[in-house]
Amino acid sequence: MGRNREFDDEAVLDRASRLFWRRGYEVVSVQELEASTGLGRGSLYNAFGDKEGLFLAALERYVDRHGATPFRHLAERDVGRGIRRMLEAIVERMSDPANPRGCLLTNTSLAHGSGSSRIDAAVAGKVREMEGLLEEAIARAREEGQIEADASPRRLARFYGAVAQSLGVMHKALGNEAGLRAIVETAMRAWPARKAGGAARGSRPRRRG
Amino acid sequence: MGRNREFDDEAVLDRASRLFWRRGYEVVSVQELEASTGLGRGSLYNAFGDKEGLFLAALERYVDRHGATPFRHLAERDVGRGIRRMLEAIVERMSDPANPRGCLLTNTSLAHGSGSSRIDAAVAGKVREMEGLLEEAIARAREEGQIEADASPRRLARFYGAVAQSLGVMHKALGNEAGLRAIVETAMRAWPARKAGGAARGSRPRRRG
DNA sequence: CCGATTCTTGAACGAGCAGTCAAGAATATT
DNA sequence: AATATTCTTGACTGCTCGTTCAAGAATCGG
Repeated sequence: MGRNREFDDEAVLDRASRLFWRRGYEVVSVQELEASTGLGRGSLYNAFGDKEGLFLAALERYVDRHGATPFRHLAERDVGRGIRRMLEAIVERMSDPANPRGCLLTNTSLAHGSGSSRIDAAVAGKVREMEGLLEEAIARAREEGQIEADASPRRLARFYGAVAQSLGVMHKALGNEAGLRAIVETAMRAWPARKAGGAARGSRPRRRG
Repeated sequence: MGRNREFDDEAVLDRASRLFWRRGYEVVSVQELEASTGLGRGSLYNAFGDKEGLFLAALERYVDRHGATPFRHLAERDVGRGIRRMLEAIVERMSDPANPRGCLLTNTSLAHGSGSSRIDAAVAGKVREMEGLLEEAIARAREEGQIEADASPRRLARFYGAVAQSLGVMHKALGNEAGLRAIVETAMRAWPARKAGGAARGSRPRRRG
């Protein structure tokens, strides 16, 4: 019963998240959101409650569409290679001039005066989630003997999580992506790969068939 | 000729920079600046032109008082140790709960909608300056044989600059400083120290006298 | 001690903000 | 088709923002 929505929620959230991504939660005005999404004020407030609610929904959408994708590489057999791929995927995404600079999660967590603890909590949760994925993958690497036995998955996860974040930071701050690859390259020097002497299973994996 | 100022410029800039540091340029209102500095509106505008001018002055003050100090460790004989000390000094400063979170430079460069190209330019200049100090020190390390001959000072400077920035990011984003030391520890694994085999001058420097 | 100059005070201004609300339009049930 | 419900539209509210400005207070040169 009742009138049907004339817009597609996900399309609206895509537009909104792009806007938040490019300009930040505080700075984006509801007027801009109207213009960007094509919706009227009432529709926005009816569908998402308020500006904060719209942002939280847009954040979810962003993570699904952009934020989480590089982390898929962590499923690779060789975790060290997977992390490298992950970082390179981030760099690649940054190099696309069609995308706003930086990362919406990082940008938001650093923007002062979001003031909203709901937003802070949501962002922190997402970031922790990603770090959890890293830690899992690294723990697997250790179990499989890919890295030194005394390496700490948590430490490494924190480090590579920080590197991933700092890629967005550096890109947004300095603008050039030339240095980003240097960061990735150098960061991978810290990967405690076990020397090839052990010939652990999983080195040089060949696809069957 | 004319009435004398009743306030100390530097003290005012200290207060203002702390406020900007804690809450960010966009979010801080002139009303807050009045309350924090104790100055009236007219005094602020008379002394610094406008909000942007006040921020730029406060930024200079911040760099002199807080931002630049950890980089003094780069003057150490052993540059690798100096970089480690620098990063540890940053962590230490972050661990002081009396200080606002993060780094004013990084925070500002990431804040969306500063909108002012003057602010962006000032911040980018400062950041580049710090990276320049890093590169200089690393180049010296290479000349003195402290690191591998084929190491790239620029690459390494970018990396450790990124690490320094990401410390502020992680601290502001996650809040705990437990992980910060893990980041420093792991980042130093990427330092291409030359193996002790060469016994290069400068290794284990003893103070004379 | 007077007048020129600089600083301080606090009220006022216009603009932009997030959010509200009443009225009209579209849909589903009866 | 009548009615209840939901969505859309756009004007409106109260508020805060950065900035301006006139008038008073303090200081210095003559």
